[in-house]
Amino acid sequence: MGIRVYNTFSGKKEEFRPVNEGKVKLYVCGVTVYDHCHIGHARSAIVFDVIYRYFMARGYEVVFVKNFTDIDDKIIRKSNSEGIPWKDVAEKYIVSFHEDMDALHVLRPTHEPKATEHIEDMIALVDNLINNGIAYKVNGDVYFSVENYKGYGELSGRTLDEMMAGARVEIDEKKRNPLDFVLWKSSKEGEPKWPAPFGDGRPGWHIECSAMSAKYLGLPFDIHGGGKDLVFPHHENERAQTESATGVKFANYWLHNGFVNIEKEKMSKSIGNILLIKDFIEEFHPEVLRLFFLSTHYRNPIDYNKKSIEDTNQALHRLYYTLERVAEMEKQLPVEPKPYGEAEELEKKYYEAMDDDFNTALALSYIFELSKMLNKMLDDDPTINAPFVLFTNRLFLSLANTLGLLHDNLTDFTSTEKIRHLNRVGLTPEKLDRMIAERAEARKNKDYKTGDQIRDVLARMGILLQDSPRGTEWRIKHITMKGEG
RNA sequence: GGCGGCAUAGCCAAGCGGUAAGGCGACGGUCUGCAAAACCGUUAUUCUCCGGUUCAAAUCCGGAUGCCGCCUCCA
Repeated sequence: MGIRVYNTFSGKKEEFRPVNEGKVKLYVCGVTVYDHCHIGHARSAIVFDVIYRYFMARGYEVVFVKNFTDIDDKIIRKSNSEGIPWKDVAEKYIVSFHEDMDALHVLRPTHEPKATEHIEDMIALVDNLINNGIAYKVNGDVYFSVENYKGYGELSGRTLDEMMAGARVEIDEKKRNPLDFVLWKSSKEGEPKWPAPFGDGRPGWHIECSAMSAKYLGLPFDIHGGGKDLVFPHHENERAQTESATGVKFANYWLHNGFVNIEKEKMSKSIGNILLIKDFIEEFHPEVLRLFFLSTHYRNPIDYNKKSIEDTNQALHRLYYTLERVAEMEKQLPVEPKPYGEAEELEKKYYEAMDDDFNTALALSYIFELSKMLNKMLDDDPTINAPFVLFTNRLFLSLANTLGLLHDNLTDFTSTEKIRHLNRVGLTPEKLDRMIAERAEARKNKDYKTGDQIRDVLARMGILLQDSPRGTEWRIKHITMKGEG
């Protein structure tokens, strides 16, 4: 049984059959670099990162292309409002994008082409469309004529008539059909422009993906992905352009991820509830966000809220504790791993879940079961179980890694968490250590009252003291969110 | 107006014809000066409602209700 994917085009799950045996050609629409990325971008990035990792784990050779839209109206607007060259705006946010992706352990794609470095390819495409009578020129702009492509609307599941009936399309005198879209626009004074046989100007939004996907992957390629909102018009238009210009099928499978809502509301500038990745990772471990997204199927909408994030944070800790317990056992009982059938059963189920349209929520349940299995063996009799524990742990880790989880060890994981927390409550590590020492002193004198008072004070700051054989340690109790409304 | 999606325990969430995964929480236990943490165990005779098909339905069909998305820049 192979991998099955839900294809937006057919509206069904289909057996995945690559164009070239053993290879996957994957194109995902990247970001327009005019601002820092928010957690909606993060979901898309993480979803396709997992798909990328999973195909590799299943032995495919993957060519993964994710573009940067580094020239468009929003970038120009930002350039004007901030008084910096548009090129610098783009560069700045590309750097920011990479910082965020690295923090989230999103693997770098094979290629990250920029629109502005492929203007020639776009011009060739547009030229081709004009020569074929599919595109037309009006006052220096070039439009794609949707009536000249009979498959228009197939991807988003609607017909031209239906779309016209919607009548929400803005009327533009220059267009022959209101649904026609711009391939190339003439630049206004002071705007960036490139020379072209059909007039100087700059590319429309959709054409870059048509040009770059064909260039790096060839046609047809296997999978085209992106956020659900891109189905129409972006992907519909890419498909129309490419297939009209080349006469070749564009992409075989279309995958789209669902949206992130915040407290049941759509994230939008007007509501002012956009949460940046940078703000999130200041408060929480980046893997919390990843685990949160993967706990729901990628096509479903997901609601971001404080409780869900805290639940997820707790669940992630659970996984890390297991890792820690095994590490301690291994120090004491260094043995060779021995295959353990029950763990292998779970591994099998994990792959079945992932094969079925990347059902990460189900796959995660097996990772949690592996964690529970490890804990039981450790509680039971580590001396006897050690070889099986090590085997199971290896599986546990590798399956989690395929989802991009458990990259840290527990010590690193908790220490970064703690630094975040102390900053949040305005306490220095020195001051905290002093308070802990005071309490230890009181306890030594059996002055439990004073000791408990100190514990209470700290508890109110979300710091939980834990007395262990190694002395008193602490962990985070409540996590409060910044800017929470 | 057109097209599409979703409704499963206190919360989050899989399952999509064969008799309800997993996580959080809660409760019980082990541990502890008391705790906490950690671990183990328990926690939906039932899947929004009403009909129907079937030996069998959360899963299929028809209808109702309630949410949501897209049709305009958007991950």
